[in-house]
Amino acid sequence: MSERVLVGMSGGVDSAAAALLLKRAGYEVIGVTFRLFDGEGIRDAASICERLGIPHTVCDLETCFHREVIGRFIDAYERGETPNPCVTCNRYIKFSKMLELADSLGAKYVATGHYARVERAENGEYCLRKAVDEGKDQSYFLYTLSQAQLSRILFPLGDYTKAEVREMAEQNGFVNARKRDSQDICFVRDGDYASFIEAYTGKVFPEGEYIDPEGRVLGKHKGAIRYTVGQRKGLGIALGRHAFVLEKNMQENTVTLGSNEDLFCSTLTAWDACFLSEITEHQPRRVCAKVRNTQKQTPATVTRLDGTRFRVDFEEPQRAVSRGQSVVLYEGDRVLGGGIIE
RNA sequence: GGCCCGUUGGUCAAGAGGUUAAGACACGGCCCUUUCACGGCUGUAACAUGGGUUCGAUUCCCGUACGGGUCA
Repeated sequence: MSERVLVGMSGGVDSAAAALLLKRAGYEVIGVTFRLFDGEGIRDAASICERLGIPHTVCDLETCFHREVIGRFIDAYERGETPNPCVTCNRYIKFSKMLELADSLGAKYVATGHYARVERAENGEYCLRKAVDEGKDQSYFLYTLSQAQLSRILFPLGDYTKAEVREMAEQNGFVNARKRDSQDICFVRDGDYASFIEAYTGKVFPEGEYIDPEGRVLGKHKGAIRYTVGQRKGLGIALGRHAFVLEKNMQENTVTLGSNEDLFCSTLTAWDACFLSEITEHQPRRVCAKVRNTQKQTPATVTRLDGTRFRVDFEEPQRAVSRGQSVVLYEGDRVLGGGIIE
């Protein structure tokens, strides 16, 4: 009697390969595609399922997606933060909704095409680990998963490289074998998230002043939501040297610019903590951490402040720590948890 | 109004009677990237205007326009 698994299929190669691997492994596979904002990918996902001979279902979550992901995304920008919508989507949409659906379909597991691994330690704890293909590792985006969720999640691609996945898709004649990897914010088609927010909310985020750390006016910015800490390109101001965004002040509608060296700091606090393994309160612990997905993890000490907040002290100062982004804690290749930088 | 100085790419800014007219910053494209960014590669772009002098002027001279200074 094979076990039933629900695979989230976006229409891309990765989730298609995930479904293929699960089928090969003997699971009873059901494909599901969430309709989140534009329905793109549904056709390709259906095509793959047909080819694999597995059922495919579509689940309309547009309303939910707008509320949970786009809503939070916009609120964060209005507060002057730089949100990571992929983290919230995984948390509030993908995994929570897939598990709900799995329950109603009598499926024990859910799976996706994420590059990450789940393993069970001797003590029974589930570990979220980095993917074998370090270059494609997506564990950073998954730190919000709980033990209960991990116990039911499969990441079939965790031991494969992207090249192998492409190859697999090619060999199996998948329509999306050569489809470009997804990138940018999925619901912002042209990449211009600021214009998206203005169109979506009907609000206008007015021009304001660029200032230096001493408060001297340097020029005019195009609306504070268009910038994030550490940004250099797109500032449209020529100072004769590279200028970077140091901070933004939504109340004053100012954006502070300075040099790259001004961007480094070695401590941060985070809220909305999610821990996959026990991190004892008030007991500092040596870990590695990263403040952005594409950065390499670096030694730090984490200290829990209370139930939802913690502090991270880095050994080496980190560049462009930005409010709203996630800090994720690692021990080796294992994800310990994370939170949102405040 | 008189006299003096200045006017080079989007910005700042070198420079010389014959140069591919520097450089920095900005900007574009590509790459990287399931976030925003960073980063890498690469590219576009200028001598205010009219008339002289000269074999040749963006560079010298004269006028015009626009800035700044100064004198009643």
